[in-house]
Amino acid sequence: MNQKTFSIGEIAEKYRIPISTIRYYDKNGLLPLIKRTSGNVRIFSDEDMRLLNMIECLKNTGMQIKDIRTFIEWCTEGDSTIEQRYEMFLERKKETEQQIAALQRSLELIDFKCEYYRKAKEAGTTEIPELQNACPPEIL
Amino acid sequence: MNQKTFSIGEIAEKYRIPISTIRYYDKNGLLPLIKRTSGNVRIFSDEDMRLLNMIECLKNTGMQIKDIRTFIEWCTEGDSTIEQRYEMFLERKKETEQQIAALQRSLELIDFKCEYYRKAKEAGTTEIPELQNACPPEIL
DNA sequence: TTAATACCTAAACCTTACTTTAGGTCAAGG
DNA sequence: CCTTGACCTAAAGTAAGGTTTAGGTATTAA
Repeated sequence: MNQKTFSIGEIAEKYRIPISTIRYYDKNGLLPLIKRTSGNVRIFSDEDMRLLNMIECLKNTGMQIKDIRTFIEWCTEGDSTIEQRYEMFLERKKETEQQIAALQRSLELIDFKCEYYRKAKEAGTTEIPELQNACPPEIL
Repeated sequence: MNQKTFSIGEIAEKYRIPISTIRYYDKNGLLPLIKRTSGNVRIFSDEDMRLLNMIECLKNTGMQIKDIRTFIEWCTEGDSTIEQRYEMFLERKKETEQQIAALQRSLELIDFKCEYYRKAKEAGTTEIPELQNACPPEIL
């Protein structure tokens, strides 16, 4: 059961990442499993795609490229780095939860502003008592 | 009832932002209300602090400095820009909700990895059936 | 056989958001 | 008076994360 493989162009389309970005990741050690044809062309396997998915996940939580590379190096080193990887994910979990909490706080203020400007739009001005008095954390 | 005012150093401490960053924001038009002493020293009022708070909020949701400046320009232009400001906050709301959703998706994978590595740590290896078979979206 | 595509590399370039540096002002305390 | 600390500016520098460019290779369709 030999798996299906993909070209960099197919991967770029599938993941909606520029080709140049994928090359950049590869160059920076984020895709150590990639094979090449005799003509030096990259061949992506399912495993590379899973890895790309994990990279996207970690990037999304604000992890830097160099730290993602460190993690991937640990993976290729095998069982001796399980502890570090565990700690890394615990830390990532904590950070991600904090980010979600911070975004939810920001969203509250934004929701308030949406209401504020909806009323202002209705009135044609922000100079009405309803808005002046509703004076929450912010003005403007 | 003249309000209390603050020096840049006090603001930096209160908001835990470097002084250089506050100056950078000011230079880039994010703090158009700031007054100065005769000796050219910045004086921060409550209103400047509220504005800083709003800047932090927008920045937190991924808005760029130049777009925050545009918003602040709209604010100083008065009622003629209510519509734009309303649209901006609706857009910000949408984006922020998407970011939260994306982070929650990432968090699911991270939670899975925490469990995965907790078990691996316990077993001393990732080479156990329990982990091989739990084969969720990702490996590594 | 040639021309279009899709791929390759190295290196230069770019943007964003700051930070650092160099040189100067100003008010208060000793 | 003079020094210390907090402030000021303009301009150069930095880090991260790509993107673009220039020049070249390999496969395929006409």
